[in-house]
Amino acid sequence: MEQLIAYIRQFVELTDEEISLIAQKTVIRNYPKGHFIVVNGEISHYENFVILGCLRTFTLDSRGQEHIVRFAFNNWWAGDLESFIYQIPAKYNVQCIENSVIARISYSHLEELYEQVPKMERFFRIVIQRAFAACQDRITDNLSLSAKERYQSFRHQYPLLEQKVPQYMVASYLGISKEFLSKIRGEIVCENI
Amino acid sequence: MEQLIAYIRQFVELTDEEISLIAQKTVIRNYPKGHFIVVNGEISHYENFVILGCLRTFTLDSRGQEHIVRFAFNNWWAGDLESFIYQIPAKYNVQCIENSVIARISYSHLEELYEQVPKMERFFRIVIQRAFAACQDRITDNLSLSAKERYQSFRHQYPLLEQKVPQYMVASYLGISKEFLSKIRGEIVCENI
DNA sequence: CGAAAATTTGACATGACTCAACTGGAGTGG
DNA sequence: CCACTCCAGTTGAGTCATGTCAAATTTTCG
Repeated sequence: MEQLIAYIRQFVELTDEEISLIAQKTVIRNYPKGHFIVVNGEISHYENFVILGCLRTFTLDSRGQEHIVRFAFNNWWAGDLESFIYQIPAKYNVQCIENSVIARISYSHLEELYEQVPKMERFFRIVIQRAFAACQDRITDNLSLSAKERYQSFRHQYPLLEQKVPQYMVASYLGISKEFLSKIRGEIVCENI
Repeated sequence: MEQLIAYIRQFVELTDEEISLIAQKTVIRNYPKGHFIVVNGEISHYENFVILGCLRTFTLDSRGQEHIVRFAFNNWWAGDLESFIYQIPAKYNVQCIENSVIARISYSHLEELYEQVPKMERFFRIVIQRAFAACQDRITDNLSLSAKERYQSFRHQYPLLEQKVPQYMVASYLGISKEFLSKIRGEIVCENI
């Protein structure tokens, strides 16, 4: 819980009273590897903050193939935002890739929190602004880079993720087949000799 | 200006006093078709709300090709958010595709406004949450759909944009060559006979 | 009307996918 | 400690979607 508070304090100042209000509304939960915290078709009731571990958000397309939209690990948020903010059935699945510790706030608790601690509006505005900017940059990468360049950009941007996440999930995140990613890696190894 | 206020009121309630504070900080400007309101390499000082017209946000890649990250028209925001929030040089260009009317707020005015009218934090939080969710959905489309399906999805989602925006820009937005989009359109016409 | 810009068309090239076979490690159970 | 299985990753052959280039055509607009 201290970790969540410390994270929020990077963006806004909090009094002790505000901290205790946040803590009251927040529940810490442990999930095993493989567990789904959001399931396609069901409404996502929680905003989830990753304290420890690693998760992926993905969809299944019409042919049954998985596409990973994002990963989330330490100090990131995970979930199906669209399902949460509109309280509609989720388009995505969110699953733990590792055993994970999550701090979660329910929809109604968060709305109460916005009223009691208006700074939380500011906090989430800033966090989501940054996430949105990063999301747009990812679109730019997808539009302007080759598969190999995207992979290199990914490695550069998230060196930690590459160790946690199996290769076929990285391929899915980058929008390429696992076989092709394997070939790209082969090429890169050769270049470095 | 009424249009901007009406838009904000969709998300939060405003008193007359708050409206006048917002109006004080906001400047309405007219720009001709072709005008750049953000230029790559320069810091973006304004948050821009499109009252009338149409704009595009794009980058140039290493080979000099344009890639359109987003369009903006009536009641949307336009700009390089990353440049604006961090006050760093812009990665993107933002250009008017039509003669446009923009309401703009400077960085310092907006920060003042957040203090004087905290509801603006809530307003922007909600707007950006929605934009972020839409941005993720676009990534999903890019990962899981073919060029033809993406085009159809685009037409369905933004029927108005197709009329305003030249075809080669639509191709750039979808991440395909203008020639290939032309061929796709040819196919679709045949199918509908 | 004429020039420039946008779109279309066709031939050809290529990046990336599919499918199938193979390799190699990490359990698991006998 | 070995045999077996299972899963992730690799490799290769063939294919397909999409890109590139160049020329022809249509539209836009001064």
